[in-house]
Amino acid sequence: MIMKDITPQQNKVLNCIKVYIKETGFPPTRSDICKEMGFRSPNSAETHLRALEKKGFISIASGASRGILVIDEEKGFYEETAKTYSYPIIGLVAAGSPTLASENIEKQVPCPPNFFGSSFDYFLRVKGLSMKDAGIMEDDLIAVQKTHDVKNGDIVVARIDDEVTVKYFTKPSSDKIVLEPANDDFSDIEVDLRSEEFFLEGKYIGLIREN
Amino acid sequence: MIMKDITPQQNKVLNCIKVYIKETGFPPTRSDICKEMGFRSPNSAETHLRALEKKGFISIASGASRGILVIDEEKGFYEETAKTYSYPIIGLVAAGSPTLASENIEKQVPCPPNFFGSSFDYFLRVKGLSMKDAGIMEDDLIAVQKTHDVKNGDIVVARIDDEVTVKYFTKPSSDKIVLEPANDDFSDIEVDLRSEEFFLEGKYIGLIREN
DNA sequence: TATTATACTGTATATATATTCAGTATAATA
DNA sequence: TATTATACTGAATATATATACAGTATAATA
Repeated sequence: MIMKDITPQQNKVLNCIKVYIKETGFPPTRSDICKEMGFRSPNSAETHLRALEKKGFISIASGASRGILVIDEEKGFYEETAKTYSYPIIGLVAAGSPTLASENIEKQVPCPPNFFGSSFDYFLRVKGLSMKDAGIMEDDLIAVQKTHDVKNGDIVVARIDDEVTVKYFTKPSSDKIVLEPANDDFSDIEVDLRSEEFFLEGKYIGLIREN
Repeated sequence: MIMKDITPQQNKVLNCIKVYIKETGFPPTRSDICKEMGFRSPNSAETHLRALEKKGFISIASGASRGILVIDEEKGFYEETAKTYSYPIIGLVAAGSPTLASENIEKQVPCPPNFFGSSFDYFLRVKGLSMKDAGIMEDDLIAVQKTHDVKNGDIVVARIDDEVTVKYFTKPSSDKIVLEPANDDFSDIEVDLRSEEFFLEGKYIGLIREN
């Protein structure tokens, strides 16, 4: 089979499709690819798919949803960065980012990738009781999906300067964000995006409590 | 592990799904299954799928097209790193025992057996907010271990007459048991073992919340 | 006897999804 | 220089699809 040269970006998309299939058992939609790759338009995924089809890396079933078949069966040709089925637990320390750096990883726990419906990237061990009324207690593990796609009312993991926190998210205006606790003993955190550093680590997907 | 007996027809459907995936690279729609099996109604496929899900042979991604994942014991999807079994989810109905009788099984979910440290036997879907302050909210899944080995202060699943409940357990004397909620809006339940029927279904081991 | 699980047909519908169209921008190529 | 491939945003739409609802029928079970 003739395989025309793949571009780095197309390779990323192809790999993202393989990972998605490995994790969920079925191929992604255009929209799923957008989420994984950070695209804003489904047409970005579409054109990549057509390019990959044209070059013989995939075939696309016309009209069918999720009708992507990966042609390349040879292992090792394109590097698989597939995540394992164990997920890291990261301590929610007062300072510092919950990155996947090894010094922050408490341990790895095995878990099915679609355990909470949506895919997720790591577990965060909760400190404090600021989300008590949402049923999130100290030492709970919350499954976090690394994404910037959050809606008002979502529970998010956010970093302000060097402080990491879990709160309800609302964005009342373009340069203001309000982080709301689920506990009357705590106050809202208002972030002025013009003067303060704000980083959205991810979205709360689910919760696990080990007793 | 509970794998209820599959019926011949359900086995045919399961096999047809496996063949479809092998041939096309992605799972079938309800309509595809109809074509393969000769059904005239998509609901025929739907009910078979739900039966297979309930019995733990497949899992179905809600809302997604072609969201069927075959959970195969031999060459299982989750076999790669950790061994995963499927556990039944049982609805916490006001009356009746949370036995593993199939009519009480909501569906089966895959989960590593030592996920909560101790082994457990089933998930119970929580109704009501009587354990709110312990971080146990409505619709949470609690992992339950069938045991009579409980200590004062443990959270237990108990049945009094025909009512199933989740509460803190204390036994102040040999013929008295107190079940204590974690919510000021609810009152303690005192059980006199000389006059009332009391059955300890098991012990609370851990919790899962799907958002 | 009444109830439940199995096994279907048939209709309807909200939404998930593929796919087209109209753009913008950049780099490589002929 | 004009053309083509790559790499995207954003909006619109036809249709593919999951899923609920209303039935019918049979065999097994309590």
